[in-house]
Amino acid sequence: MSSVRSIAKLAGVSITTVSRALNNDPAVNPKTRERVLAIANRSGYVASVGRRVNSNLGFVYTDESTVSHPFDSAVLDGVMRGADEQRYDVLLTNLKRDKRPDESYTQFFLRKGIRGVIVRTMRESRSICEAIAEEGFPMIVLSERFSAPNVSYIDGDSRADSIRAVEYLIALGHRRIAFGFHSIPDRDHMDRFAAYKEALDKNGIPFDDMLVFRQRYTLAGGATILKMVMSMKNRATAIFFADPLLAVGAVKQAHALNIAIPEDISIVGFDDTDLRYGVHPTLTSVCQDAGALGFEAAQRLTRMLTNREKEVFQISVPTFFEVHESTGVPPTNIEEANSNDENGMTQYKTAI
Amino acid sequence: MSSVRSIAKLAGVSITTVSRALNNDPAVNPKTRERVLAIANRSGYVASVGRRVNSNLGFVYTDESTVSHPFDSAVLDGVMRGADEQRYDVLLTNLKRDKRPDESYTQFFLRKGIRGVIVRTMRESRSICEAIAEEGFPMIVLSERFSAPNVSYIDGDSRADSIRAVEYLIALGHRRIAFGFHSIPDRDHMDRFAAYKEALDKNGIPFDDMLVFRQRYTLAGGATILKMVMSMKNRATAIFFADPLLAVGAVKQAHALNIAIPEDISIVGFDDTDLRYGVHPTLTSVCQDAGALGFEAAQRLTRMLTNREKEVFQISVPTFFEVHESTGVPPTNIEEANSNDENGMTQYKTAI
DNA sequence: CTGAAAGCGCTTACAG
DNA sequence: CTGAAAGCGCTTACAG
Repeated sequence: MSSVRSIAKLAGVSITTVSRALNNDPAVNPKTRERVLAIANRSGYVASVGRRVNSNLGFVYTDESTVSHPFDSAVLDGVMRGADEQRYDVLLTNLKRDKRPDESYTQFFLRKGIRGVIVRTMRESRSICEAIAEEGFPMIVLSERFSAPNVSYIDGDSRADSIRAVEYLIALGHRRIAFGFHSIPDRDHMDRFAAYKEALDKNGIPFDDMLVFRQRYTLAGGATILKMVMSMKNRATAIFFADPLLAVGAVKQAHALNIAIPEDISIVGFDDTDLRYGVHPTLTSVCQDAGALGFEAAQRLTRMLTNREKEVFQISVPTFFEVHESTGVPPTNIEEANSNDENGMTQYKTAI
Repeated sequence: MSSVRSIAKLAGVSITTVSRALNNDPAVNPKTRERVLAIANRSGYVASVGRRVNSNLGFVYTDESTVSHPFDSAVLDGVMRGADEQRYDVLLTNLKRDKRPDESYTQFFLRKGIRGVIVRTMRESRSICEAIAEEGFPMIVLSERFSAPNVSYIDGDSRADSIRAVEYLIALGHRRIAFGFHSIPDRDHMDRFAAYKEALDKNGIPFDDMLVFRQRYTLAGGATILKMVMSMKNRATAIFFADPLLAVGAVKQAHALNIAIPEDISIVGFDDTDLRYGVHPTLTSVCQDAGALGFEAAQRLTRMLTNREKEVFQISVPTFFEVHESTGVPPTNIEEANSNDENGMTQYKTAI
C-alpha cells in the first residue's frame, strides 16, 4: 500500500511535507507539491484509517448535475452495475459545488476518499477533464472525445448516424428540415448539429438559421419547438431532434394539435434508452445504449484500479439508426396548408 | 467530536474494545459490542483520518438497485439537491451486495464513511429498516410507512387518490376495471392494489382476480397488459395502472393496435414525475412529485446530522389526482366488439 | 473476553 | 519553505 511514508521516500521529502502537499497547505512549495501529488497518483495513494480502505468510484459532474435526464439515469444505472464486480461504491459529487479554488483535482478526490472518477462534462468544462488527466488521477470521461493522448473516454459517437438520419429525411423528399437540441452545450449535441449541417450541405440544401431550435431538455421544450415549427411561414416538413425528451414532447404536442405524424410532419428522435417505443408512432431514431456506456466505463476503471495498471482508453461506440413509423414523405399540399390559415390554426391531418 | 476515546469513557471499556466492537472483532462480547455501537450512534461517531471528516449521505437499497426507474431517478435528483445545502455527498450503496452477514448495519455504514442514510426498500425488507432504526443509526426511509415510533420515513400516500381514481372510473360507468402493477412487491403498489379493491367493494362491484395484471416495470410490460386485457372474454373497459412505465407502455400499445383512448378503453396512470404529459392523450393520473420527496428527505436528514439532534419524522405527503383526456365513458357496444372477432383481432376504434 | 502498550498513518506546533 | 518530534485516532500483537 502506498502511504505518506512511501511517497516521502520517492519524492525525497519528509512525511510532513507529503501530508502538507496532500492537504494543500499553502506553505508548501508549488513545485514540491506538484511532485508529491504526481507520485501519489502514480502509486494509487488513498488515505486510510488503519486497515480501512475506501473503494469509492466518483461519479462526478463538472457543472450542474443532471441526474434525472434519461441519459444520466441510464448511465448511472450502468455505472452501478459496472462497479459491482470489483465491489466499488459510487459517490456522486460535484466539482463546481465543492472543489476549493486553490486545491488540485487530485486533492479534491482524495479528500472525498475517491480512487477513480467517471466524469460527466459540458462543452465549456472539457478543459477540466484535461487537467485531471494531466494530474494523473484515474479517470474516464463519459460521452466526450479528446485528442490529447492521455485522456481516457468512452463516447457514443452519433455523427455518422446523425448524417444518415438527415439524409434519410432528404431521400424521402424533405427539403425544409428543422433541428432541435437542448440548451446545455454538450459535445454530443454539437456533434449532431454539425452532422445536420453537413448532411444538408452534402445534398445541396442551404442551411437556414430559422430552422434551428434550442430548448431546455423537457417535454415542454419539445412541445414549444413543434408549435414554433408548425406556425412558421414556409415551415419545415421534418424535424431532427438531438434529445429524447424534446422529441417525445414534440410528438405529444403534435397529437394535441391534431397534427399527423408522419403525414403532416416527419420526426426523427434521439434515444438513449427505449423512449422511442413509448410514444406513438414509434420514433425513427438515432439510438445509443447509455446504460451500456456507463457499465463499460465503470467496469474498465475499477478493473484498472484493482490491477494497479494505468491504461488510456479512447473508445467510440457508434450509435445505431432505427427507422420506425414517425417518418414519411413530406405532405404535398404544404403551401396551401400554410396559407389557408384563417384564424391562426391550420387544419392539419393531411390524411382523412 | 466523538472518538474511540470518548466512546470508551461512556461505555466504561478501553479504546481497544471500542475499536474491536466497531470493526466487528468476533472476540468481543455481544453485549459489550451492542453497548458500544449504541453509544457510537448516539454520539454521531464516524471514523476520521486526522481532521478529515467524511460527510457522506448513503442512498441505500436494501435489495436490488432500481436507479433507472423514473421514481428512483427523480428521487435521487431530489436527494442530491437536498444534500447540497449542508454539503453532503451522496454514496450509492447496496446492503444486499455488500453487508457482511455478521456485521451490524451501523458497522456497515461506518465502514463506508456514511453519516446518515436514505433507504429505499421492498416489502420483504421492511424489517431491515426497523433493525437500522433499532440500532439508532440516523435514517429516513423513503416511500414506506411504519407504525414503530422510532422509524423515520417520508411517504407519498397514494391510498386516498387511488380510491378516488377508481371511483372516478366507476362514476363514468365502468364496471369491469382492470388493475396493473409491477412485479416488485413494494408497499406503494400494495397500497394501490388495496385501494383498488376497496373502491370496488364500496361500490358493490365484485373483485375479479382475472382483472389483476402484474408485469415488470417496463414499457413492454404495459403493452402486454393492454393486449391481455383487450383479448379477454368479457373484457375490462378501463385499466388503473399503479406504475408510470406500465401506463405509458399500454397507451403506446393501444395506438399500435388502433384502439382508441378513451373511446375503446379508459386508462388511469400513476405518475412520479411528468410522464403523463409525454403521451397522447395526456393520462388521467394519480401523481406525486418524487423529486420533492427525495429533496425533503435529504434536507431533513442532513440538517439533523449537522445540528446533532435526533428527531423522528413520520411524514405522509398525499398524492394528487389529475383528470386528463385518457378517461371517458365505457364503450356501449362492448359485447359485440368482443364477439365479432373473426381472426383473432377485433376492429376497435369505436368512434368513426 | 478484555486491556496496556506498541505501532501505524496521518497531522501539526515548534524550530530553523 | 522544510523537517524532527510530539501527538491524535485508530488498530493489533501480546498478556492475562
